[in-house]
Amino acid sequence: MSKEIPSRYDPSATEDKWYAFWLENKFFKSVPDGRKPFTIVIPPPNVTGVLHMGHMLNNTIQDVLVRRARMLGFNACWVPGTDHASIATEAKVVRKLREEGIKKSDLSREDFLEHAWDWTRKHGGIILEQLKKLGASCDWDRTRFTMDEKYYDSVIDVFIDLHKKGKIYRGERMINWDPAARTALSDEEVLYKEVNSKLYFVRYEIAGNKNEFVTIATTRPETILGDTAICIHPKDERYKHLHGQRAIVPIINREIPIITDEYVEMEFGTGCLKVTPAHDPNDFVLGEKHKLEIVNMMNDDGTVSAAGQVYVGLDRFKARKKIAEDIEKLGQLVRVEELQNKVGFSERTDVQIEPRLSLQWFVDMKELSKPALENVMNDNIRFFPPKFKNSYRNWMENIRDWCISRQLWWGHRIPAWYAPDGSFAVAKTKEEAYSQLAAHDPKLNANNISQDTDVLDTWFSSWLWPISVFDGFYKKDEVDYYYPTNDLVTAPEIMFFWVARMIIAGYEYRGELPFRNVYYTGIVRDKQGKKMSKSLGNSPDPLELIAKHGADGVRVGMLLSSPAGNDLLFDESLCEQGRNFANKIWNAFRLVNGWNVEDIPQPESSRIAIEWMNSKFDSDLVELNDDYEKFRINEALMTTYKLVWDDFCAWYLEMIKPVFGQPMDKQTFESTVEIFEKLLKVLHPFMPFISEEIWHYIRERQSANESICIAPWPEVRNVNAVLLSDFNSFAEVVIAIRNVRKENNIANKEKLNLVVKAATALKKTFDASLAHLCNLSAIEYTNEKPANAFSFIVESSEYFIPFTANVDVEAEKKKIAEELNYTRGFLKSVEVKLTNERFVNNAPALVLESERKKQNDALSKIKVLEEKLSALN
RNA sequence: GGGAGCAUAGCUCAGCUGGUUCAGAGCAUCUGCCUUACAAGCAGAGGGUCAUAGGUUCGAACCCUAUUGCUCCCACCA
Repeated sequence: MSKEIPSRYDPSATEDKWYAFWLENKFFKSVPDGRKPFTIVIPPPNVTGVLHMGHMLNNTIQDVLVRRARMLGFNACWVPGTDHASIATEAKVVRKLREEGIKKSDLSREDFLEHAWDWTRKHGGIILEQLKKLGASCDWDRTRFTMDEKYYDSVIDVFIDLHKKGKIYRGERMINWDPAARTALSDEEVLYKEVNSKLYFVRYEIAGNKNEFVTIATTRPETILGDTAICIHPKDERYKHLHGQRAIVPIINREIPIITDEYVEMEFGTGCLKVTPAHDPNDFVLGEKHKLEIVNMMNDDGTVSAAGQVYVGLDRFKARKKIAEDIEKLGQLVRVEELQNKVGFSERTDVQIEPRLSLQWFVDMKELSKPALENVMNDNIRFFPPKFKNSYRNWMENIRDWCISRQLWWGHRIPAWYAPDGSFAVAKTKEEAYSQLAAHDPKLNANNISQDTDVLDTWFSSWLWPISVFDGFYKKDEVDYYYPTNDLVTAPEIMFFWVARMIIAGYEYRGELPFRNVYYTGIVRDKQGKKMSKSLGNSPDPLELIAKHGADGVRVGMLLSSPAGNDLLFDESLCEQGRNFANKIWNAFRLVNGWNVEDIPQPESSRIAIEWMNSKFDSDLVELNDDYEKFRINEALMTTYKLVWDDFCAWYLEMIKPVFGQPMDKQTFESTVEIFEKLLKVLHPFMPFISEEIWHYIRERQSANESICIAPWPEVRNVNAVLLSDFNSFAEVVIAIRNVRKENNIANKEKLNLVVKAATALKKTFDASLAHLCNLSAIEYTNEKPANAFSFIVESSEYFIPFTANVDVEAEKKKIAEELNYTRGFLKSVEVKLTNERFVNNAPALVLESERKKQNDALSKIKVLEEKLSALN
């Protein structure tokens, strides 16, 4: 029978089969019913993205949680979906069109969107198909997309609602401008990099005094064209004479005031700061404070604007070079220094960010964010690991308004309409907007109003995800059942982008938290500690990994060393370990499957082994449930791993295994199958495929509904602590006998006698197992010490194995002498404690008692060893 | 600059309320085994001044202080 089953588990033969089986029987489908719900909403990946290692880790964890919840009897619902990812997707579409020779600027908005939808339909959802290979148990009927019609509506309605509440406003702000994508970026989309720059020292002439100059230092001389003041520290003695004077901007000869402000650092550069309110956030603040003129000298593509007066149309970097040369020609360039500074780059296009004054839409976050801060700090929403609460608080306490407009086409178009005079109305339809606008201007022609061309920040749609996936803004039945969701599994990088904002939206629109627990995964890094990414080429292809090691193997590999919030140093050998584990389980199954079961009496050793294994299972199950409770997923896996490999395979199966060729008794077999089933259940969340495969082999399953997916999670029955501790002593004896065999080259086949001189009445619970496992011909209890025997001590009892053949007595003596020496040293350290009056007076009785026991054990052990030594003479 | 965290075996990490365990696991390493489920395996072994220096305590990997090194987040100087 066993010959037909290969000794190596082949995942490729089973995985697709079982995934199809699960889908066919709708085990992942969830509809509201009388059970308690358990809900997870997937962090929606980019619609046109492909699976990377971060997704693998993240979704494996979610699947583990969902599968266990399903087995615990919850109505488990894992909602999948994708995100339209406006900047990333639009960039991809623009690139693709460019390759076809089409420029975005040549297309109408409608035509461009048509291309984008084509692209989305073609590439969208690939990633979801890939997740199926991993075994993800999502309710695929619920797959949502952030630009689905209903979802789209909810985003627009929320915008309108927040506007009505006065939480959304339009304002001129210094924003991060991406001149390549020609769009504003949120602060979070800007990456700062250390670069080598030049610090230019430029002399400005003092107005009315051709021979007097003031020297400033700047890294961006092109912005000189936008200078509207020079600022010095009011207490700076060097420049006291300049207070109230005016200076002349080189090249363009604009006369500007010299102002004083404590913002200026006297130590940096020359202590004189040129002020360009339109092109620097701090200068903008200074400008507002001192009522300075604002000169915007740059176009949205990064070229010099007409307001710059010279170099108009020239790119900013070329203009920088040119103006430096021209200033030098004027003799006003004092010197140039090398400077290392940090410059912002666009996360998407990797071009230098231009701080730019622009009219944008903002969400006023101050009030909205209050419940979101409070309910994380008081653990209504729990973070795992909790250390992230700190940075969350830090961010929330210093929250800034959220710039939500993006100068893109792919996304949710801002529902604002403008009249020719600049007045605007926020409304769901053009008609509504018109009626609002016409109320102020009855002569307004409906054809003359136009919608805002911008779309909303992608996160302005994803922050509604836990509500909108259930159409929670329009109907109650589902959202009331599934919301709040249970666990959110995501990366700490998007704590502010996404997690914080979902919490905000949750309290604003449901008056309630969106999820109870947030599990932050780490970043998947390579062995060198570098972040895995496609661009670095250090990321393995997840699907290839699955093909190579099986989905179960990869899942185990991902989880083996990734405690919450810790980065995972990924190494393919981890997947190998996972695959090896699958193989181990497979072979345990082969053994059980291969037995000849007959109606014969059950050996006592098997009866005890079963009792012990059940007890061990239950005690580990307690631990396992606790690990899950605390989101210590990798520890839960390790507990399971050791339970299966060490306790079940290495000990239990060896204890009940019949001698080769002998039949297995029915009773033991039946119990073993039951134990195996329990093990498969706790394995299932980690290794869904192999557990289902063996589940169907090991017992005949009548109906499709007998899938392990929906089998009830085992319950803790009783933990027999005495039996567990007796087993540990037994195991110690087994190991000691194995050592005797090994050290003396005694073959396993050679039967041995064991003579026991018990210190106290010794329990014989495991004697039959001992004889079975160690190939003993007899176990003898005695008060006499046999001479010429190997011996060892376990818990004050002496064990002897009489010499069978020629043995090296001298070597044996040496070993005993060493042990004696060690034990004497140990006794001394214990006695030092016990003779310390302060220890004896202060330590709790329990501790004192244990030290005394150690002392007694050591004393008797020394006595025994001394006797042994003399017996060998 | 502001905030947070980390430092325990070669690697990745446990170690909960200071004391039952003279510091644990998995992997890796080494030794011996193709022993009838499994060499993707079995049986063993070695390996740690718990970053450093002080302090508190009868007792410290754990609490306190300082030092060193690393990581992350936020802000960002012309």
